[in-house]
Amino acid sequence: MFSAQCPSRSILDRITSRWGVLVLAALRGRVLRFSELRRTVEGVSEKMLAQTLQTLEREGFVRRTAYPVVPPRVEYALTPLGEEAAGLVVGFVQWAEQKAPEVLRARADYDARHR
Amino acid sequence: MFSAQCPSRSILDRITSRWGVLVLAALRGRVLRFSELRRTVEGVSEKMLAQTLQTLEREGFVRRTAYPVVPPRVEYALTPLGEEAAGLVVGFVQWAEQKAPEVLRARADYDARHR
DNA sequence: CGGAATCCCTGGGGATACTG
DNA sequence: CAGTATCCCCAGGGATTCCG
Repeated sequence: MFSAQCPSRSILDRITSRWGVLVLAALRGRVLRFSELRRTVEGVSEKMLAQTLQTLEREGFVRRTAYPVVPPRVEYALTPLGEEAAGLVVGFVQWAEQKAPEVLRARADYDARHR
Repeated sequence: MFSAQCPSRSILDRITSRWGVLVLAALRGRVLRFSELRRTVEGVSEKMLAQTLQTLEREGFVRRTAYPVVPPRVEYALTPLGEEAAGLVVGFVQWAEQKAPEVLRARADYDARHR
């Protein structure tokens, strides 16, 4: 079907990465500045936010717009492709949230049987 | 929406992990033994396969059946929940494969502009 | 404000060898 | 055959500092 190192695998990795998911979700349908993203995506370090945004921009999911003013003003938004990806990710998350009780039960079960 | 450390996040992590994706895809609609999985999922080490299967079983995605014979015979199959997860994952992969050209173009573009 | 650069450290994951 | 146990390594990610 597809192996561990092929284009689509790397695309998945970006999208489903720890911060990639959160950034995509945060940018759905709106435009945010760097510091706004930093506040919205709780727990992200500056380094990882910058890195994540760069990667997402490179993959064509995020559009970065820098205004030549001082102090600097940079805005981030999703491209159409990015909106699509974000939609998929959010769908996935909602599925996971819906199934969370079932998974937690399975875990408790497993732990009880394998103690 | 959801933060970096919450139940649904950990569920996502399992499913979208490097080998989690491949194992789920491999088990879709069929039953495989350990060594069959090892051959199907190219490049996986024994350790990672065992670890991945354990985790997926604990989350309730995989059902493990051991037959008390010698030599040992162990079969792995997806639970209904696992089939659902596998379906989502495969959908995701197909989307990624379909969009791969677009992403590759975006990358080339980005690299050209940022030298 | 929006990053880039640096240092540091942890744990995910590979290779190998051994066991029931 | 189906794993467990052990060792080892390095890339991913945090904290901090500096720059335009």
